Amino acid sequence: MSDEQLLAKAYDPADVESKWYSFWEDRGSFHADPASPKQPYTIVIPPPNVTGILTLGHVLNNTLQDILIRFEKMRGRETCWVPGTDHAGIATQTKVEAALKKELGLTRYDLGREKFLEHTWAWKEKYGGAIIRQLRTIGSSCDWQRERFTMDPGLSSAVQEVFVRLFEKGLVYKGRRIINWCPKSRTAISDEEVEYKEQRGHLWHFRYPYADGSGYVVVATTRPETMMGDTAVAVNPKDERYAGKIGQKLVLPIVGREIPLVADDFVDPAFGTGAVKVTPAHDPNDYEMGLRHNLPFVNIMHDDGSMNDDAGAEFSGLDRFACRKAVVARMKELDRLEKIEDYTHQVGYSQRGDVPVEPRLSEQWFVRMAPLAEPALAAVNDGRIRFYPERWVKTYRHWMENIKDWCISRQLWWGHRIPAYTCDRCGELTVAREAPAACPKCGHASLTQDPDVLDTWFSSWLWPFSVFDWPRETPELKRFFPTHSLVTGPDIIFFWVARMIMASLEFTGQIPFRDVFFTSIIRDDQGRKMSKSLNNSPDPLEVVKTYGADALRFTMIYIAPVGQDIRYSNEKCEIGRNFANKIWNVVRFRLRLGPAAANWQSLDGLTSADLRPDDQWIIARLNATVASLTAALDAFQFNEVSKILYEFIWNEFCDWYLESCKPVFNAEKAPRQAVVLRVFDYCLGTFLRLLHPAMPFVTDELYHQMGFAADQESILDADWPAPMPGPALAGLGATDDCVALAQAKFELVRAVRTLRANYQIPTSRSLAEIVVVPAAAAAADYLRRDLDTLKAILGADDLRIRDAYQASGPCGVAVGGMATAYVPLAGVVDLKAECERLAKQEDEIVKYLASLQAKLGNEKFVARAPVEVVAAERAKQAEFEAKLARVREQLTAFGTQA
RNA sequence: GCGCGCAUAGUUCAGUUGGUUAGAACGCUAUCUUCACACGGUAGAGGUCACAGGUUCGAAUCCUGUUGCGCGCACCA
Repeated sequence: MSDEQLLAKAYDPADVESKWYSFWEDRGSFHADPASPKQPYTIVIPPPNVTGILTLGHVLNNTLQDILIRFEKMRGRETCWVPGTDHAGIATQTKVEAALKKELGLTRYDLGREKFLEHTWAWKEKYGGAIIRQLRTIGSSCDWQRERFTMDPGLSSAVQEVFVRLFEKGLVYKGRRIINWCPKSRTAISDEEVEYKEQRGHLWHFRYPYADGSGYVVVATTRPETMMGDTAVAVNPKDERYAGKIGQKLVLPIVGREIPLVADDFVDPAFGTGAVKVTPAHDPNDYEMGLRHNLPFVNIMHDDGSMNDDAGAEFSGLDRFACRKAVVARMKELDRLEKIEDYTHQVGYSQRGDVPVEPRLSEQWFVRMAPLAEPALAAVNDGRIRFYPERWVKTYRHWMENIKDWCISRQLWWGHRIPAYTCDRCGELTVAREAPAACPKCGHASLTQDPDVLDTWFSSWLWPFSVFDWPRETPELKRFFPTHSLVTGPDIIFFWVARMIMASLEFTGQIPFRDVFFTSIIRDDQGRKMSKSLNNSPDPLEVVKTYGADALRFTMIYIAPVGQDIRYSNEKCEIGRNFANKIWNVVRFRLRLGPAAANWQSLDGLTSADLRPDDQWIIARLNATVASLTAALDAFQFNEVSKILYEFIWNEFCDWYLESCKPVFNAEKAPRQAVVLRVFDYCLGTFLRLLHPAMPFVTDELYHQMGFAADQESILDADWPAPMPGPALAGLGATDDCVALAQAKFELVRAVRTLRANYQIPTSRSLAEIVVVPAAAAAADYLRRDLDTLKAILGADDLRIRDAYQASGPCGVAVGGMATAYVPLAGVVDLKAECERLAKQEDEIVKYLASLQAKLGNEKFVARAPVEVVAAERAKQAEFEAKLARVREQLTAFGTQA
């Protein structure tokens, strides 16, 4: 073998990875054909925010999807992975406004709606979708020809269609309500977009005097700044402290307005002072009370959270938090401040704006959710849709059963504009797919479209079918919808997963997907959430540069516990890097011996007689690996997938099989060489295919290096390995028995190695002679079948199998379950140390036998445990009794020598 | 308050329907640069499976309770 044909000593992923991705993409490996006769398998990507960049969360999420897609593709399905992004209304608009301010010093109002949208589209084309390009670096096999954006014409018309249909069904309505308002983004948001944070604040106790001068009522509030909007004070009707006072007038301090004392069951007499100031325009509960008691609704704030003129000249223009301070100061001055208590409570924050939400009374559009929730709940309850891990079903159920209407209008410009039109003359509201030419009621030709846009999730919830151009009956829609697997984070179970199920059932009558896999949340190695402020979120592209994409992918699934948070650190990627290097070196080793065996694809034609015990063992293990890996993939057990792959190639193939092959390969033209090479290549070819979904780059590279695929082919086109049928395995002698015998042999080898280690005899130094005395005839037969390999693995110049052995001189003894190995070591062996070691081993066996005896001596165990279990315990007892006898025999022998 | 989850080796975690002498990776100790790999090999130390009960012939595994930690939902100003 000439030097230039050798692989580099260590695997360097950089070149390999860039080469293969463009190879796959150029040859259209990822493109799905709706006309294909193959059974389809579809995944739609959870569309990332168009302004976003790749995070480790995306890496995990998309690695899992890619594993599924590649696995199913190799398994023979027509796979379709639809990528794309969503328009992220608030985030994008905010970003573009910031850029506009910075570059041109302009606001969106300076540009006007139309110009601003043009500007935003231009920005999107230029900077948007970076994340989609980045996905390629981790190997995502998306069908890029099908990339979609939620504001594409097709998807936009789906949004219009849905809005109109829901309106016509009475499931979309416009209403004046208290909604969650983000003063920073100046838009309504949905309940789901509010995050509650615990906050240390105060409970201010204010004295509100009776109008008749007969004293005062003390109210407690966390929000003094809203008091200018108070239109009542409420107490519990059963509260005796206020008996007879209901209906009396109080004078609102500072403002001077007279407000009534009302009785309402909502008020908890035990909390605070038992009296609540009622601000119907600024609190959801107060709003309800306001309705019940016919109170006025006084809005005292602008949409940016600053105070308006109705708050009074003193406060007008102040920000709400500045106003809070000012109100407290003023109340103190007026001697209306009774006391201030420390108070820790939950404050709702706008997820996007990260500022406290302001409950705001305004007119918005809502979706009536209860009718949609019912079938969506049923689809999960009856198992048509399955969640992994299953426990998320409970969360889903709870939300569905307590569902509230969804506020879908947003006071933004970037998004799908609401297709509702108001007649400029008669005020009639028309909802239509096309802008009406004239008012259907009065015939007036001038109508004004609702200025608001729809929540981004109102387009995302249609994603599984809108990407296929629903409501048009496209071939893609017919072929690839319903989709199969959804891989997403549990944090958007309500935002997205639940709503997709509702939308899909409502509009297509079908479930959107069969299986939902919820990924782990990624934290840093101290368990903290990744965040910009902590600067603890590594850039995946840097990680790929350092370790390789395969390494990152493999590490992710290796460290991802099922259904729990991942603790990630860059150093952990060494797991994947080392793993890739290990496999690289297997191929490097193999290629030194020449090209792949011509008939590597199968073991057809071979029989038990052609194979060494170790060949049979690795075939059996490979076969078990094929079966368990396939099962793990089917069950979405990705962590298990990584462990199975790792265990097989490292601990079985490299540690034992490859070592076992060395003596055969090193021998001059050993007759077995061809067969062993074929088995070796068969295992390697099979393994590379099994590994491909997890580590696509290095596997395709090595598959080609081995010559398993032609230049223009990809491992991705290869068939997924199928387990061999039982009779075929039996014919090759790859049986459970052969596995058990091999394991016993390995135990014996380890025992000899322990001896070497004890006497510090390096592997490089061969032992002159080893004598093995098998414990039984079967063991003797087994060992005699391949003495050469055993000799080489033990590092012995001479290896003899004997029925009995009496060492003539100082001798190390390794007692295994299968046999005892004698290693004559004149001048090295320390008799005392040997005795101590054997005595320790004796102790261990005695202890173990005692535990077995305790079990087997228990009549109830023997009577009630399954027969196989009892039989297994008996077999162990027999085995260890025999082993104990041999250890004791040896101790005796040493005793007489001493 | 309601719901969910977690607690196993120094660390991070496996442990599938109860039955293996409780495993792996990293770290640690010793040793080896032998011609696949030091991103490696070999050997070794290290755990009363949070605690208390219970079910069972048998519990890390199932049940109940306790403690600690995390998450979600809902909140009384």
